[in-house]
Amino acid sequence: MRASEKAYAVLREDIIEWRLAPGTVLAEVEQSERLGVSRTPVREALGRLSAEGLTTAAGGRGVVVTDISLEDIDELFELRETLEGKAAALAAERGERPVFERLHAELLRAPEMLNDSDPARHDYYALVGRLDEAIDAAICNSYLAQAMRSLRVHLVRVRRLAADDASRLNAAAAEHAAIAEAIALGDPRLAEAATTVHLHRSLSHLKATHTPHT
Amino acid sequence: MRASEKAYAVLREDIIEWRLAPGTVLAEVEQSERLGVSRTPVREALGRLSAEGLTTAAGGRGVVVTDISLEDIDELFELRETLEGKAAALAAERGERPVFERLHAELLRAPEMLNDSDPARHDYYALVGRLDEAIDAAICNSYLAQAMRSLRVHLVRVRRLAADDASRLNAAAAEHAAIAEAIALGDPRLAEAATTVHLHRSLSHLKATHTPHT
DNA sequence: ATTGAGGTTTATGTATACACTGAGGGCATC
DNA sequence: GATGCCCTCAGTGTATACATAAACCTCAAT
Repeated sequence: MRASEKAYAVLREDIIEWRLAPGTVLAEVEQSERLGVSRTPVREALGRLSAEGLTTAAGGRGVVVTDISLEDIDELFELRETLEGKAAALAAERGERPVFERLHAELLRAPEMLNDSDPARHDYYALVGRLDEAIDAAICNSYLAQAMRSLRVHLVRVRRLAADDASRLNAAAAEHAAIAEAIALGDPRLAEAATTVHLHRSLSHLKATHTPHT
Repeated sequence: MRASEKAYAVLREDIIEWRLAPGTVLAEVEQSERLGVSRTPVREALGRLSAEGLTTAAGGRGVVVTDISLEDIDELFELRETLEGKAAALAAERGERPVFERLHAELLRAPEMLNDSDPARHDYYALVGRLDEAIDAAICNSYLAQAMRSLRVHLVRVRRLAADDASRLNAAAAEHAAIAEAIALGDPRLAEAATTVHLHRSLSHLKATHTPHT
């Protein structure tokens, strides 16, 4: 693996997992020593992170981990609703119906998976991930897909602030199933509406269970 | 000015102005000699350009200028309609009405500017730019604003393919005036509709006057 | 003649040395 | 004692040297 990619992966993971708190200054020399690579790949990694918005170049003097607060969450979901709503609608118009029928059936069975313990939860996340991928593939719009990808990074970061309990995951599975079903039916407006509902519920849950980070 | 910023600005300009055709391989040494800086800032510039989507890292061997074709234009406008429609609606909800009333009045007077020759056209573009900025500021959503900024780069590139004649600019000014008016009225749905109309007309004009690049 | 293997070459990937700028602290002066 | 100036230092910005890998060309063998 290239050193710059390693530096990027580690730093990104550290930021997303909140091991590097917002406001932390990432000095090039310091990080290059910590990661065991030279300054050059660290520089490249910091550049990529800044382009993604995970870090911000603080006026020539150091790169700092971007802050993400509750107001950001509202902004984030505002854009997310716009993009994913459109994506769901496009998927309903253009997607291969059998793909989403299968996903729909699998999502309906998800509550069984969630009755078991943590390892099963991983399978559930993988299933939701497959729905995301199927939508990405169905929309046939690389710009929209790219915009959603860059959003998801920030969403993963925010999600770490909330506690995903079993009851919420069950509800989320049902909401995802509704989205998959609407797409399988080829109904753009329904797909968009189902997405809107899901995102509003997610946001409510997120805000309700938000735990201030220590 | 920093060397890396200069390299970035020059390369970006060269790509947008079609002086560097899609598919052109940007070798680091070659570009560093051409731009009179060393490889390091060129590398950084190429990284930023790739993050924006103007170039693509071609599997370890060189960075190539991204292709942009007619199908891309459809995808581009599909996303643009989604984002700018939402942005106009939000601006109508949250914007300072006097700002957009002033812009509306100025846009109504734009046809007078366009009767004159080229230097006046520059003023018109500046006026439209101010409308964009006013919307950006009004939406109070940095993620949405960022998404629109990254889109505009590609749009500028596409726009160079079309010939902006005086009649189209006059029509566009009226469409922009309608958007500003809707926002000033505080009517989100009207603002979104006006934006949709404007973008559809822009796209039609673009496709109609598209000149294959030599 | 065509194909494969190996060497050469040229590009990128990485490390490091040097330059420069901005900040912070200490000292001197008012 | 306070304030202003200078010196030092730390950290980024740039250049360059070196490592490495992939592609192309050549030569030979089938």
